[in-house]
Amino acid sequence: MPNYWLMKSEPDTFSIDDLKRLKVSPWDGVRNYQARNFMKEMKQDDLVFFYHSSCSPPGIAGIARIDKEAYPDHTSWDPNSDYFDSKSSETDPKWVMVDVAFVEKWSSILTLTTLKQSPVLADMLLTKKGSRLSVMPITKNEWEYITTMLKT
DNA sequence: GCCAACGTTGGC
DNA sequence: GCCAACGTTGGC
Repeated sequence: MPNYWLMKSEPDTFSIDDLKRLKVSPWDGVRNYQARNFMKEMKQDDLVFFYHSSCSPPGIAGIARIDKEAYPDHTSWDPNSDYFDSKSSETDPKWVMVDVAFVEKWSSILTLTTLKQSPVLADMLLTKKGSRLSVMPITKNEWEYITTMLKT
């Protein structure tokens, strides 16, 4: 019984096509405590909506699967990384990443505008004004509803 | 590019 | 521990 998640990525940095090509990739660079704590809860084979943010149009681009549970994010103690954090070290890692595997790319983006139009999804963090969380849990109901929207 | 909303930092 | 200032996210 998998749990469900949504993870945001800027497609200019890392898109669903990149994941499709790589098949499996680390999801690094998360530097928000709430998002990190959700990543620590992720289990092998949990399913993930891959969301494209800061692009046009923003929305869900496809599905990924957790391929490796949380482990230390080594970019956090790499001074040459964009994600470097002086408070993190190899002996005392502050941040984690997971590995995600490609599952499917949708034929079109399920846009944020469309998601916002559904009363069923009004309680999602994603559709709330001002919500900037980049990793968030999705309920089973929301997951099933959203996958149904695809087919209509 | 603008800017609202949010998270973090640091002075007190 | 409060909160102003700052930096970031991310839709538009």
